[in-house]
Amino acid sequence: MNDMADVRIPRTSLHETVTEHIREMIFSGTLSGGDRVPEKLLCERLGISRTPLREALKVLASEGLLTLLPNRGARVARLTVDAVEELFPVMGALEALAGELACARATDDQISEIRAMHYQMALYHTRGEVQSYFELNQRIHEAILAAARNPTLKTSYDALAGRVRLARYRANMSKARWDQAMAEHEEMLEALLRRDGVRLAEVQRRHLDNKRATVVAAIRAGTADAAEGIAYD
Amino acid sequence: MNDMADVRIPRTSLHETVTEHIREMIFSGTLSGGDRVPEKLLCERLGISRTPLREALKVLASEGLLTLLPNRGARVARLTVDAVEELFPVMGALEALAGELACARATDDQISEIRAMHYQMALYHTRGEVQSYFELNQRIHEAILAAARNPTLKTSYDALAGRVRLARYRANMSKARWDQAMAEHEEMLEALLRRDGVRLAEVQRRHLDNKRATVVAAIRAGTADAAEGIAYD
DNA sequence: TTCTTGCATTTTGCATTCATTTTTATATGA
DNA sequence: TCATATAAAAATGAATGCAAAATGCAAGAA
Repeated sequence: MNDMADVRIPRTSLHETVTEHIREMIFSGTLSGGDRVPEKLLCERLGISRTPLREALKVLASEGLLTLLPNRGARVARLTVDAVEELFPVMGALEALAGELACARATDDQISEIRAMHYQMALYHTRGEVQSYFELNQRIHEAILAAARNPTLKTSYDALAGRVRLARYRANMSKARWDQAMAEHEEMLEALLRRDGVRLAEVQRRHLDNKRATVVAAIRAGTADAAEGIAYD
Repeated sequence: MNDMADVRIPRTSLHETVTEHIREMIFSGTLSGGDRVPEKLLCERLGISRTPLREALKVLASEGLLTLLPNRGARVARLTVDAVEELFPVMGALEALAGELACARATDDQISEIRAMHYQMALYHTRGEVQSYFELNQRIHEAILAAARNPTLKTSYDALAGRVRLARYRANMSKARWDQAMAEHEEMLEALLRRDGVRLAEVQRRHLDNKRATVVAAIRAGTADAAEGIAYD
């Protein structure tokens, strides 16, 4: 009865916990690249049997985070330039919709909060504090998505955004690109304050397209092997 | 380096086959409603053990086709009116993007084929042949998605469309609505022939929004229990 | 050397088994 | 009669076992 090592999380099934855990391992880079995902090793590390682990692998594969090769196990999916070129237009369409819905449905408080975050982010921009900038940038996009009040939209978007995170590109964009991104955010805030959904949607699409270019450049520059890697899979 | 053609023998794992099989059972209505999915029964019927079945259930749940209740098994997800209201705007955004991309990237042959299907569909419309109309309607939407040449977009769209199929609404739209849908298709073809992506996107969004209204009405009218059902789950 | 080829080891796919929880049936008392 | 408690049955969650496939390695041939 008194099992001290009972670390189970109540009311969630093990496979779900494991799914989340491995997802985090992928995002954090503990698992990366096109590394194999050895079942036995992970089982020992997580202290579970293979059954729930394998269930988790199937789910992650259906999300596009892993690639399953029959009888050869799972590999962490690699994000090719081609995949990025496909992903960002879709994400752009979804963010555009989010912007449109947010303009129509956000509460004044939500807009105020986004404005506050924006100015804070602008401050980080002028100070050149990249890390803090990115954090707030992330939070603003999330806030717009939340203001859209469409969980399905959020889920779809998050799935795609998760796949983009596979790139693990260094966020070393040029000063010019950073200034441009900040300018786009100015436009976005302006449109949101006027609740001009059409305009916000347009800016969002443009913003995402520029981000696409940045990510593609980063992949091409930083890890050229990403493109090659998949050729052998 | 021996550069022989990479002709891999296509192999499929059992869990994958099972996933597809159950998916079809859901779409065909063999499994429907919020029905429980008894593992034992399905195992016997498919002649497999519980392990691959359960892997399939996890995947289908992550697609939103099933709902997993810890220790209480899986149920076929029910589509509420609220969910439909969420799904269609997202599908609209994706179809709009598909239209935009199709205008930019479709080959002349692809456009010709879509035009041909359109006229065939128009014929079915005037003749009042509903079933044939729907089939071609489906194929046209698929053709536009294909012409967009973005597999990620198609995958995302299909996932959402799959969830909509859960509604299993009777396609008994009014004559007025049918005429309207046909008129929208006329507009779509026109835009596509002119390769006017902005216009096509706009029509697609409108088209999907009208379809949303139709589906919501069908759910409300036909099976009002769909809305109630989920309240007890 | 470098490339095969056969064999041992490892890993994966699936079935089976064990443990825990939920559900159903039954009994008991107010 | 109804409600509650309790026991039996069923179903689910997770671990283990076993067969098949893949991987690694070493010995031998070109």
